[in-house]
Amino acid sequence: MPKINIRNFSLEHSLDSGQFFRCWKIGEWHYIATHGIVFKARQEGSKLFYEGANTSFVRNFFALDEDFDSVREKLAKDKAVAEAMKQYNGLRILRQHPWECTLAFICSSFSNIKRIKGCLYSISKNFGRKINFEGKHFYSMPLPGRLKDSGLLAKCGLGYRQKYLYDAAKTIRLKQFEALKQMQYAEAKKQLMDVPGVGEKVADCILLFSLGHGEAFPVDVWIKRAMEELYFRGRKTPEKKIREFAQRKWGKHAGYAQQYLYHWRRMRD
DNA sequence: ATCCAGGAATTTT
DNA sequence: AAAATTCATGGA
Repeated sequence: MPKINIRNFSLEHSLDSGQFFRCWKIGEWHYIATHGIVFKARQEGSKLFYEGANTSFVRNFFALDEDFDSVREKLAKDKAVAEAMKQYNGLRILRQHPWECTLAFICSSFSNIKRIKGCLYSISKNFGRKINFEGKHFYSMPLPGRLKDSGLLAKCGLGYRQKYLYDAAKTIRLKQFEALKQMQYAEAKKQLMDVPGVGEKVADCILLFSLGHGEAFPVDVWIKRAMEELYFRGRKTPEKKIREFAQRKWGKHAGYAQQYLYHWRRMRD
């Protein structure tokens, strides 16, 4: 059984913090569908067992090569984030596939995690490729070119997001994403927001979760709540102010602060 | 039943 | 430029 020695990593916290919607726990194992493949993983203390993908893929997807000490050093100066990091130690920002991530967060708009998972599974089942893994069946997410049957898309329970996704799939070119990784954050975000169904928040999710832009700070209802309580005396504050405050405070690790605070705030409701 | 959900696009002020 | 309104639908 292939194994990786790890530190500062939690499989559960990373998979169950609202950044990724395509994993299922079956028995001891987490089955994960991403980047067009399926693999499984299980953690025992400082050991991560896996099967179905090679070592470099697993290390990359879980960001095991990241300089996590520097993340912690930067974020632990803040009381609230330090507490969240302590409580959810090892939560990492995963490296998703840019198009899969875009699709997922277009579907996430004004929805909830349970429903998002359902929508994505439905899309994968209707449009994706069937993948058999250990006798279980999974489905890959369809590439943009395959999402052209609007009748079938209507059966996926997307509501008004259906049109966004349909139009996004029509306009997106996969090669664009590579350029977006190299670009400055602001320019990449601006270009992403030209995609139908991608506004500020979804753009920040894509930048953070799949394009390596650590300064992205997605502001949703939960992080807005948490930030207002912690840093704005409980006062209603515009998303833009919250985002810029966070990026001044945490710089290139703002995205990590966001993910810890998001998960921490959501868990205490 | 009523309310909310990891918002975006459009219209109005 | 900022604030208000509209947009479908599943789940609690």
